[in-house]
Amino acid sequence: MSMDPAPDPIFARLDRAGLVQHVVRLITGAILQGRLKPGDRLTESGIARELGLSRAPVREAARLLENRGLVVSQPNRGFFVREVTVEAIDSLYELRICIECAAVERLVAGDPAPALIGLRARIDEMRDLAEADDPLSQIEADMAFHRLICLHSGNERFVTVFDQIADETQLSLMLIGRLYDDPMRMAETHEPVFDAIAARDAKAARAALEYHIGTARRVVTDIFRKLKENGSA
Amino acid sequence: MSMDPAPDPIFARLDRAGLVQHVVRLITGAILQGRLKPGDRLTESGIARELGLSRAPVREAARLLENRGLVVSQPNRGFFVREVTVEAIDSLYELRICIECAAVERLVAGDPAPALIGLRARIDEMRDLAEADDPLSQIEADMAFHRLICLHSGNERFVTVFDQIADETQLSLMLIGRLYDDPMRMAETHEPVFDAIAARDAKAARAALEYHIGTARRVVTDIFRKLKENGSA
DNA sequence: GTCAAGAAGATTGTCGACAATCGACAGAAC
DNA sequence: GTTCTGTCGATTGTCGACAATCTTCTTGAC
Repeated sequence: MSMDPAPDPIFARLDRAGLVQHVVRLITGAILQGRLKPGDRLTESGIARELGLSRAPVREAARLLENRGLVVSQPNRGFFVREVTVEAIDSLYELRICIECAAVERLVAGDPAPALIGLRARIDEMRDLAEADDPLSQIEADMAFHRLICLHSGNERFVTVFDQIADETQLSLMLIGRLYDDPMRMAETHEPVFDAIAARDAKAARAALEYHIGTARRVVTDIFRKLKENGSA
Repeated sequence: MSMDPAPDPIFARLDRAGLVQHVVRLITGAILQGRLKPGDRLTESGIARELGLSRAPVREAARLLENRGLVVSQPNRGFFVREVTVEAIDSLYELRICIECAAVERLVAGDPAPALIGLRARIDEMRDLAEADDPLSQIEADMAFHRLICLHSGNERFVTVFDQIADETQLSLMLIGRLYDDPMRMAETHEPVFDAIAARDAKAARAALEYHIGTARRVVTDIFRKLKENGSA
């Protein structure tokens, strides 16, 4: 019954089994950076040639991205970067409210202490990144904050769903550039959520989070609508 | 500008691109029928040999099943039928309540009329299948009912999530055999939900659905706990 | 008897090649 | 001029094979 008593890993297990994951990261990066635009076609042969490897891992990576919602596949036609519509974004945020509010309620119902440290760190990170004027990393800190809520909710399933929509959420944020004129606002809007959790007030936490995401929902969809009208796509 | 004015489709679009899907159905069936038990290993070479085809489509099918939660994959080890724990089932039902209640609220907020026909049909189907003593098909009618709610909610994302957890839900139901001693009860428990939707009462609909799923949640987890104690696995 | 090291078998990860399918273009029929 | 048909190039779907890895069995020392 003595399971591997930590066999002294001197060397970091070099990231084998990482080929597919590596491709995933490359494509994800290209999409989030805007180097691949919505509607663009992804030919697995082409990507495989560019990366100097076979189609198999590329294909598998594309399938993973499909489940994460970043690309869509058409039978016998291949993969395309997902078109982002206002309706899709709105649906996405509605789902987020649904999931995260339930998560935060459960989180507070349990023991929120372990989560607080990480949540605090993320908010501080947002502030630092606002000063450093690094909106991309700031968005990642934002995502990390919300993921932590799901992670500590005690319901693994919430994390699963969150991860499945995280990339798409991030894509929507990347597309519109900045949410707030004042970069500091992002950190500030998270404070009420944190406070309610720290106070162990489940109802208040739900309300604060619902307001927080709901505001983002309105802002994002509004900006996106304007972008579309100005015909940038 | 004259876009296809409905070119009179005489022939039904035949389901090509079916090899992978076919494999998916085969494996799904084997799992839901209990011919593959939780923890069982799925060797892609083995399945490929049995079906007389290459490993590629089998592998792809397994990946699809992984996202649907029926199997889990370990790097360099392959696929295994997912172990079903009481906690996982409980988490699953909590997520369902979260999603479906939001869906039914939106459904009622919009125009519930188109949905009512289908929902009514599903309940009647449950009754018929109760008389015919066909619990398996009854479970499918149950799933169809709940899927319809998500489908007509107006938020495509709700359907996506539902489909991703549908198989696992079905698996939990199959594992425990029957939910109610009286097969007719399944149809009856859906009636309040239907009535509230028909009455266009959003709050009542949410409450009815929450109660309905919540009851199922308690019953399923209870039965499952007892199954585990009696050590049938 | 217990445990470690090594060999053998089986399975996954990756590859290159062929067949099936799709989209576009050119040409024929009307 | 329009519509249909046939062909072509490109891409995906599937295949069989090889290398890397894991599991199991055997072997041997203590």
